[in-house]
Amino acid sequence: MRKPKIPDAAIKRLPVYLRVLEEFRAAEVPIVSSAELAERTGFSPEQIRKDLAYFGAFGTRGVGYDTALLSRRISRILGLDQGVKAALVGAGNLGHALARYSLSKHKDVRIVAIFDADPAKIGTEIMGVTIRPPSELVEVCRREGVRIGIIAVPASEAQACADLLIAGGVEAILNFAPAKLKVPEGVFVQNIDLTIELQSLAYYTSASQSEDEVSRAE
Amino acid sequence: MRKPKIPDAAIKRLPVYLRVLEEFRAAEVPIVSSAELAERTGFSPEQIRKDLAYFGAFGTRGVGYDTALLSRRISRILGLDQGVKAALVGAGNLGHALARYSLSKHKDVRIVAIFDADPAKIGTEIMGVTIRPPSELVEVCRREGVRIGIIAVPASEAQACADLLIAGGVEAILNFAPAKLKVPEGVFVQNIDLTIELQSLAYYTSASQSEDEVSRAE
DNA sequence: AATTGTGAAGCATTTCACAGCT
DNA sequence: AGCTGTGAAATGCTTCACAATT
Repeated sequence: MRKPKIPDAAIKRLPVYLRVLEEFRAAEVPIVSSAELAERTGFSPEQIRKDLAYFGAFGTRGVGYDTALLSRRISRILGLDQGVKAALVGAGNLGHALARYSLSKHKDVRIVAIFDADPAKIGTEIMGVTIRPPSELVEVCRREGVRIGIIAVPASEAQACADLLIAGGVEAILNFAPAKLKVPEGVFVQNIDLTIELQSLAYYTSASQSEDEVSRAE
Repeated sequence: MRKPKIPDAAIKRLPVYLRVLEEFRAAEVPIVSSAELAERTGFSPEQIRKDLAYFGAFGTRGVGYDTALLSRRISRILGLDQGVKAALVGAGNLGHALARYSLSKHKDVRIVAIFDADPAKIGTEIMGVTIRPPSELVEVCRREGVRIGIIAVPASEAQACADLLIAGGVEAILNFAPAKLKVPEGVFVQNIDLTIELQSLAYYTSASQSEDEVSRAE
């Protein structure tokens, strides 16, 4: 047995709780109920309680959750309390934007290395991080203890990048390339595919209710 | 009754099928089986058959699916066959990258308008599309028949942008801002939150297995 | 009195297994 | 003979309802 059966969907909600808790903490609210968290996050109070209960009993019955304490606990659960290092591969349009965004906003998940094959880019910096050639990827990731890889290269090169990242010790990959990565057991891949998002969104538009099947009335 | 009960997850797989079908078509493969599609997409053959069956019987028993026909059918289902117009709000780092990416890759979902509040940006172009002020948003979206809105502004402005897009007739929104949008019934919102993705990814890393609970062995 | 934590019920989605076509 | 289309079973996630606790 490997994992204690916690749904991925629950893990994805934890950062939302973290964000809202920080807002409460900034407003100097010491205690919140699951109902208040639900109000702000859009999830149901039961779901929030269940998500938190997967990891232990963090609240006080009849009272609620201590904002500062819960915030720290969630940080710990996600492994953010010590800081996590990430490497970005691909400094094109999207990669560049991601680097600027991430480096300016995130302190807990930090991009410590950027790689790109374009000789014109190698040696230049993005917000203080120097762009290096892929040949250095494995060694730099190993040396720096990089845990997360971000792939922002064309689909044709995505698999090769993933292989390098994994050789460098990366255990989780955020993949923006429109490609299905093959990775060994134990490596987690999260895909974000803009084409899929945009094309599937079209379905929820009246444009998809084709003219010739106007059967189902309102 | 509104929707014929098709899972959102199934809708999200359709663009993947579309992409792989185009690859087969480019390789002049006229017929594919669900097993072959499974091989390339990573989804199971049964799931693929079930997904397609939600919309009708597109295959031939004993044979497989006609690549060209199925590709056209999926395009039609998603509403991509006529082309879908999208508007981007926010031309900062991320918005700019999204615009360049989307305008260069997508023909079926086309960004026809870009809006930003920054006076320095208004009037400039991204790949041939002029950046306009938010004051023109509602009218331009109405006039152009924009169906999809893409929000790439700071969280504090996201709700206001959503309201404008909806006033402009947009029915589906791709939201990159870290904010929970409140939208009327019938408007579909898809969130992509980089912070959530990165922070949740950290969980799948050995960094999250905290030192003090090294109980569960391999 | 109020709110958490949780087994059980309820839904939704995926997988199975096979009948039905070609 | 082979592969699709589909009810039924299995699985996984969410909601419910309430006991436990402060």
